[in-house]
Amino acid sequence: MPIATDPLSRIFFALADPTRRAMLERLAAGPQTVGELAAPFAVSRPAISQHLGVLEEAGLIERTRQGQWRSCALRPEGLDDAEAWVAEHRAAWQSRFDRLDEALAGLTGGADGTRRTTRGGAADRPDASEA
Amino acid sequence: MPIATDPLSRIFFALADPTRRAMLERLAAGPQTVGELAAPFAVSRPAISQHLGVLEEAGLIERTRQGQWRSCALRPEGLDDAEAWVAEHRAAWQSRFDRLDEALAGLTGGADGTRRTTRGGAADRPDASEA
DNA sequence: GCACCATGTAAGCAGTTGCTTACGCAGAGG
DNA sequence: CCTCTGCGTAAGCAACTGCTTACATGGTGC
Repeated sequence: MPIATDPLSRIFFALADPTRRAMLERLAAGPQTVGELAAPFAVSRPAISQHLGVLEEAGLIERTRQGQWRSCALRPEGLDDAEAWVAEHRAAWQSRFDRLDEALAGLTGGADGTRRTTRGGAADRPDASEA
Repeated sequence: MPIATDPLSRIFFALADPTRRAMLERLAAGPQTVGELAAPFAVSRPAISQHLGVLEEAGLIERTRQGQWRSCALRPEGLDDAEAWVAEHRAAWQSRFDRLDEALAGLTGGADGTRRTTRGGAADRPDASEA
């Protein structure tokens, strides 16, 4: 992941870490200071700061000064792009396989409802001729 | 991201790369060989192989031998965990802010529909007392 | 002004990624 | 048997991550 990638990559990258996801889940209960947020994790404060930087650059949280403390709050719309991508593609893939299942059921006359049973044998010379 | 993390992290990590997402999108049109899959990308075949390895370890695709060729196909259920996590948390965050908006609207009597306008001033000493 | 608190930043290190080129291995076909 | 094709693996390199330990910055309170 090059340093500056597209927004979607930044979001997925931010989510691809258990610590960062746990921080997001804790923030779901309400805004917290960095210290409160760091408490349950067995890493140093700078590490937390860096994780927060990743989350902030991904647009998933925002940090605001509050006097001596720094409040971290979720930015719910930050997940919009990720959810849109995942939902869209999962639906598309699913419908594709559903259609394939129908086609297979129609061809073989079988009532097999299981998905992806013998798909590998669709062609002895893969030419994408099945789409 | 340590080498072996949890499934969710692997999925998000696999999605956190434009090339890998593009490969998934191309595969949505139907199974393809590695060569076909590599064609539109300006990287070498080994690089494609490695990307496919990441996608396969994340459970997003599966590779099957087909004689001389190797067919790559989507594994739609591979996105299930990711979609569940994103949808669940986005919904939770959103509802949280909706409730907060209601509370703010009720307190100030304003009909302001905009979200997160002056949240930073909720407390001069952040104690998570607003939830 | 000065100590003290909560955080961010800088520097440095081990481990990982992502790309490359070179090579190995299996199947197709003469 | 030999060659060609398709693809994976190995080795090597630049860049990045994630963590650490100092240190700097800015607000609180005496």
